[in-house]
Amino acid sequence: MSSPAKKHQEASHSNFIRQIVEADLMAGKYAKRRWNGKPGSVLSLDSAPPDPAKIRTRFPPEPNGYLHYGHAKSICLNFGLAHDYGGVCHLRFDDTNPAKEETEYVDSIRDAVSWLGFSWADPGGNKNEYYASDYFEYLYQFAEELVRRGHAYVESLNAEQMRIMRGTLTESGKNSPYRERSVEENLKLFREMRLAKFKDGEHVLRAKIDMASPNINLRDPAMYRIRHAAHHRTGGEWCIYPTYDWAHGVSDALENITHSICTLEFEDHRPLYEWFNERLAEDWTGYDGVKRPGLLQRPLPQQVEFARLNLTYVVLSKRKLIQLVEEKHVEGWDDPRMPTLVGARRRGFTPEGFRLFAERIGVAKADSWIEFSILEDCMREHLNEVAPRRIAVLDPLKLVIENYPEGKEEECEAPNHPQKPELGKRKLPLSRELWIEREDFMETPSKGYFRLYPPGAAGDPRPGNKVRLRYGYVVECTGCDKDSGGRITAVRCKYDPDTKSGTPGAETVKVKGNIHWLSAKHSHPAEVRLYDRLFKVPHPGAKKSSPLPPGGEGEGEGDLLRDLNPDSKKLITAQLEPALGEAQPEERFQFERHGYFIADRVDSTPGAPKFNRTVTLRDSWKA
RNA sequence: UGGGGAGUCGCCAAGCUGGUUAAGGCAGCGGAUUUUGAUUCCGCCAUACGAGGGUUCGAAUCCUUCCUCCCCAGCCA
Repeated sequence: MSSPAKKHQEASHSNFIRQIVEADLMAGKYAKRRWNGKPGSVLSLDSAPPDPAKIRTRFPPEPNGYLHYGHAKSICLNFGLAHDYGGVCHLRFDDTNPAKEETEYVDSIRDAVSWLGFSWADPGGNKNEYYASDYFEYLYQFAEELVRRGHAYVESLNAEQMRIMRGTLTESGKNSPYRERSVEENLKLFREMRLAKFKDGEHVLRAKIDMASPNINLRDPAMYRIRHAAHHRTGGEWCIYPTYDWAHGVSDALENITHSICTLEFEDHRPLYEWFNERLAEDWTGYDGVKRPGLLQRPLPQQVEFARLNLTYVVLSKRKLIQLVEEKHVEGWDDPRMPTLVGARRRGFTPEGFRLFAERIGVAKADSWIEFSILEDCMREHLNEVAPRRIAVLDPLKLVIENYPEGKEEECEAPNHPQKPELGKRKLPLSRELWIEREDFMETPSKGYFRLYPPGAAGDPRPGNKVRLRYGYVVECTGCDKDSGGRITAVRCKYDPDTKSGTPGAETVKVKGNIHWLSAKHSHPAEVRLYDRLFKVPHPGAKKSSPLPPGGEGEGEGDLLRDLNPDSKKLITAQLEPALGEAQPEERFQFERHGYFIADRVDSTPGAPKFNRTVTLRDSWKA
């Protein structure tokens, strides 16, 4: 079996959400839904043609911050499912809280999802970009209807009083004295709420469910709160805003969503999600004997919960990320060390790598911690395929070929990719003085070291002191120079003219070591940033030296900072091969024997790219 | 101590409408190729499914008791 075929099998893994979708499809559960390209109630959808989308999912971020690795999992899940089952995935901004949301975030979220390679537009030409705020009028009208049906009331207790009346985890709540207001009074007050007759916090609209429910979410949850604040899209049009619980399910229903996928902490909200939609979808006969039809199309969307991503060596909570940025432990939301998608992009991580990662980690309901190395490995896997090889000497040390004539120059040929000859070759100039990595020479070699070391090292000349200058000649170490402080300033060697790579007889001298180099007079210096993990422990912020994941609260601010990796960023000046001078922003390369690097899209200037290390190569050599 | 979830190899994760020796990936360990100590390739890697009982010819899969972990008392999402 060929390896690509084997790899492909990975993609077809079953998970519980796929099973739900497949069972629903098999049963034809959603086959009769109607859709006319515009979210709406039964009124508009009833006469619409059948929905061409077999399923509809949605990715529903609140535009209050930058997307991170965890969102990538959700995005791949929602868009992947829609793609695999002939459906569509909507991009919906859950913008129900004007105090926290900004247009800037809307733009960055759109960019991030697109960057990951997903599109929310469908073949029928619908953009499918929606906003909860698009539904404010629907939500308001529906809320009035729930008031009329006796399912909601205006609460005049303040937040603190409501909290006390709600009870606790073990004690049931108590009914509010305002719970039995008449429909007329509720309607009047609710309308006045909308008309800005009240100040923030004076009233709230609550669903009338069950104050004694063991599920606290059902103890008359708030549906509307008064907020005299400008909304990023509706401006000053509204002064009452729907809560998540009220808005989310309704938005899903209006958009014909079939599978509303969210994270585990919303499991307790599902009964509420269903209660709201069911109350709206059912027919109702009023006390006046007038029959009022349901407002939402059936079947109603179903909520499905999965475990959110936890990654070792990474924090993903918004609060902690904000702390890192605001306290300047990183250089912004797009710092390559940040687990944000903008950060990942600058770091050089690839959309393909993220999608591979999402497949590899799977989807389940068990809380889990994914090893960070899996993400790195996914990036390596993709980068290995697509990144052209280049030479860079990150920690330059002079190598002088004593028997190579002064002033002489010649060219060596280096393939752009060892497994892909079709990617061509490039020329590398060779001369008497070269740059090599400082770590490719050891005056007293450790056991197993097979790079350069002087004759007689370790008291016993070993054959390993011969090494091939990759794509060039075999060279034998003759010694080294040191300054007065004992620091090595240059390594000396002599070359064997009969061993040039690509010439007959080049293979006659066998060597184990193979090191990269650059002609000193032909290479150029450049800034390279070596990034490493932001945190030095698997569970940043966990209780002192605990080998276990953080459990619950009690992780003070100081604890997180204690775990910061002081070496997460190193600025160096490296020597680069000539071709690298023309690298375009976001161009990715493998610097041979080092890792994958990307020309920074922010700091590079024409002719002077600056490189960020995405991830190192695997290295089984332990010195 | 109320309610809702989850516990299968170091890390993920299939299987869970009971039926030959418990998928697969990652890591790890051997070995082969290799002008990247990279890549690739081959082989190995759970008598075991949180624990104890029980049902059954037969259980990770059903019943039962227990243990552990996660989530919920915002007019956040």
